[in-house]
Amino acid sequence: MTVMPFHLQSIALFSKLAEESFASLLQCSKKVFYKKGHIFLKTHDIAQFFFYVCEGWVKLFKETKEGDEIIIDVLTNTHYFGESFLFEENKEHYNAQAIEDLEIIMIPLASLKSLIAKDRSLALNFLQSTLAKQQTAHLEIERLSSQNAFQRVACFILRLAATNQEKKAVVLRFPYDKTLLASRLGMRPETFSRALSKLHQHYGVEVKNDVIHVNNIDALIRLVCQQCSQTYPCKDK
Amino acid sequence: MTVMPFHLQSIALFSKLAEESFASLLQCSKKVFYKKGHIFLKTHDIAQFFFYVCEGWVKLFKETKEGDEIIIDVLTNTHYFGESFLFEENKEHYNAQAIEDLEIIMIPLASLKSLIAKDRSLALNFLQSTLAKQQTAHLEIERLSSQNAFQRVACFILRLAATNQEKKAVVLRFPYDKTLLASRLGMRPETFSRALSKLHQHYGVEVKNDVIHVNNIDALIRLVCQQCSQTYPCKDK
DNA sequence: CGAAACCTTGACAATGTTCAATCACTGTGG
DNA sequence: CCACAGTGATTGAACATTGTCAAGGTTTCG
Repeated sequence: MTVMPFHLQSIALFSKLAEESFASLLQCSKKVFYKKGHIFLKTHDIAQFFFYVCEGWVKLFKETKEGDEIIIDVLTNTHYFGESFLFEENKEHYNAQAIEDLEIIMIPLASLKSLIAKDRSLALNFLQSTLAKQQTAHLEIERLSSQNAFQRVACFILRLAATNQEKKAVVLRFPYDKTLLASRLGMRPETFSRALSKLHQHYGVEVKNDVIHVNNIDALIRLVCQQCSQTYPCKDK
Repeated sequence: MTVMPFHLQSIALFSKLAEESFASLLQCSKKVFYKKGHIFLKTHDIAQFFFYVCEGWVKLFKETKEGDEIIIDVLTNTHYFGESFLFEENKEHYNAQAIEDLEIIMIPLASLKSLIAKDRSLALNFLQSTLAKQQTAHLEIERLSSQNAFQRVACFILRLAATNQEKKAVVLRFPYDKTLLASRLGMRPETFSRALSKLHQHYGVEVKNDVIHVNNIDALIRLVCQQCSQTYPCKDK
């Protein structure tokens, strides 16, 4: 664990804060590095920190009583977590693991909480971000309850593509491994794999390791977006 | 549409506000009644109001391009909606329909927004509630992606029961109709119906219209809660 | 009463999971 | 350098779950 200098000002959540707030935040927060694979938060631990991801990937997960993993979220640059404890009991609800080398800012919850109570802008920033997260969660619920596994995979690829410029064909990369992605999309790895091979056979999508060649975006759009309430390009994550 | 007197003070979201804020809220908000079946919000309308449900039931829903309904949420007493527009584009994302006679408070978004910027307590109340809603949404995602249809039905019944005192057997009621509930749980009405009949045959659950007799809660708990990260009684909605 | 909406059931098709086998890729230690 | 173990990915076959379609029963409400 190494501490490094960093710039809170460039983080949207902390934009437009009073000078004092920055000073106070800078004083109490620290940037740390975790190696790939390291689990740095465990369920039922006392919740002490808010986390902002600078670089790398984090997996948030729980376990069922039978020991199966439940993926809560997978986060990267500019994402944050640990905020629900601002107003709740002080136990962690999930485990957090670095799935790629991780660069992350930790802010003590007590400090953040008192700062939110003092600085109106910070409270409003948090409210805005939380509302945006809520919107994302609702879209995810919508997809899980109305699309089948194949459509969810195609939809995920389209959303990866939607951040790019508008083209007929694009090259993309899966951001993390397929087993995790399958779980995130609510299906077994085998089902995910079969969805990809169906996309290859019928829809001009070629996947080699983590690289995806989409040769005909329109074909995918016709396939998926027709049964959705959103319109391509969907910009949520 | 009839306007009626009402008490904002008793609403958790508006607790601990400054006197001025109350006065301002009371002046701009109004309580209205809608008859069962009435659709009072439509997608793409200009979003003008925040809604707080006093009594009755509301269904929030979208439509796919093919015309199928997607249920966003079903709300009743003390629930609210319309808050995401505090910080977003000003179009409604969904339709709202009274599915039971409805008594609801409407607050102009512009007023609410300026009040939130002024009154710190209001902003904090909103942040707290939004974080709680987010937690609920995450649990819903967890259930949709890790439980099968039968488990989701059993889990729903257990959560209905969890608000009651701890007993071996309880009598419950479905809060709204089964077709809607099925859709809310991400399955077809036929699948829902079959889940109920399986619960009857093997787990001592008797359903007659909207009345549910659960004769052996422990059997259900063993069936469902083992594969979940939560511990009965789960208190979320 | 009669129409409409809701609910249930059966037969069948489509979709998804499980389990086992195999392959590819990676990193380790001899 | 190679052998080997470990992880992740893919595939097939059997099975379980869920959706679809059609028919018929029930409830509600004008």
